[in-house]
Amino acid sequence: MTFSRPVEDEVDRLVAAWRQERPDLDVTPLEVLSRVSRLSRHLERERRAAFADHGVESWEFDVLTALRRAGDPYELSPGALLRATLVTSGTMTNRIDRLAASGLVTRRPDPEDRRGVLVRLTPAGLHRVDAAFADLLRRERELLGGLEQHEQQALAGLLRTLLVPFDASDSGVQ
Amino acid sequence: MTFSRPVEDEVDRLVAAWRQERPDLDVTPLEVLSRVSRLSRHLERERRAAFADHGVESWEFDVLTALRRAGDPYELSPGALLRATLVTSGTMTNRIDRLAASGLVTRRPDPEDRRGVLVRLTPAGLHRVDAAFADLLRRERELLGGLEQHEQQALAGLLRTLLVPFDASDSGVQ
DNA sequence: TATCGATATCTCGACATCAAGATAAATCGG
DNA sequence: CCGATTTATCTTGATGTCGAGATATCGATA
Repeated sequence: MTFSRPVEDEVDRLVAAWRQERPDLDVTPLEVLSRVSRLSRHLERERRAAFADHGVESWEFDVLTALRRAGDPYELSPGALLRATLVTSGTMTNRIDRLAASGLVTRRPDPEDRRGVLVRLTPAGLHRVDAAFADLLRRERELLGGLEQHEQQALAGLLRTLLVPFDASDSGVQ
Repeated sequence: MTFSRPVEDEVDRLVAAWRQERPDLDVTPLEVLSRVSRLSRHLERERRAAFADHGVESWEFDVLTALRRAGDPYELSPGALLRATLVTSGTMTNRIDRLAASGLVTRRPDPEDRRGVLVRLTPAGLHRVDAAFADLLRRERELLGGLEQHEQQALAGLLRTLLVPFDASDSGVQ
């Protein structure tokens, strides 16, 4: 019987250092949560690179995909958009301004609620997001290549368990 | 025999929407990677809240813990710090400036390399980071409460597999 | 109908980050 | 020992985000 040599990542080193320095603390939560944070940072860089080829910024993509997912006529309120993207309302106003300026979305008053506004994807926006999304999926599939299909499912399930409490509580940013 | 009702998170809804709109695409990568990104954003908010009680900013904590982990005399170069925290060199210079201004670290020339600088935790910085870290661990343990011990280990292992390629390649930010 | 709290969006100033380039010192090859 | 390359850090300008507050409207209630 042979033992597979354990491959380390930065978090293994980080945890080992903490155990050395603070043997009194139980730092096992970091094994999961530091990996989530660090992986997310790496993913963000990958995304940026993928989108650069399509002339799309990462923040633009977040908004455009939310509209794309909404289906024809690809229209949502700013409120719905900020809940989908986890940013604040000030940020979303700014994003919509810039997307409208570059012709990827339009903004019109909500006919049913005079406080409200509806943001709609233009044909140009639709085309742009579809190209970028296909490319993103291609790259993400590569990143996941190290995991078997069933491992990916297990991973998704475990992450869902952690996510549900956040998504269940109406912890929408205002 | 009963079936447990599947609890959904935002990503389940997001994936379902994509399958509706783009049945031609295989969006399974999102099951893992969108969850990583979203969870990371939620975690960042939690961290901010935890640190507020200790008068520490999230970005401060990242730098201070890196120094803390280094062990006595709690001293690292800016280069080592930016590799540990995944930020750019300009950002790190700025962070060190502000931490030095608030008395949590000191900066001195590296006696062995005149290009270099060494950043050291002050006693005040050490005290500050230890308090914040203990509190963070307490809160993170709660977040993981929904998972059994062996599930947490499985999750950590799967995440490590995804992380290793990033951490192995010297993809340090300059 | 008048009032009051909730909701939807926007405004604005402070701030942290990034990216690219500048500077200086170390290291390597000949 | 010299010149070229690499390494370490800092500088600067542009930019995106946050957070708090302002404005307008809706909905429930008396």
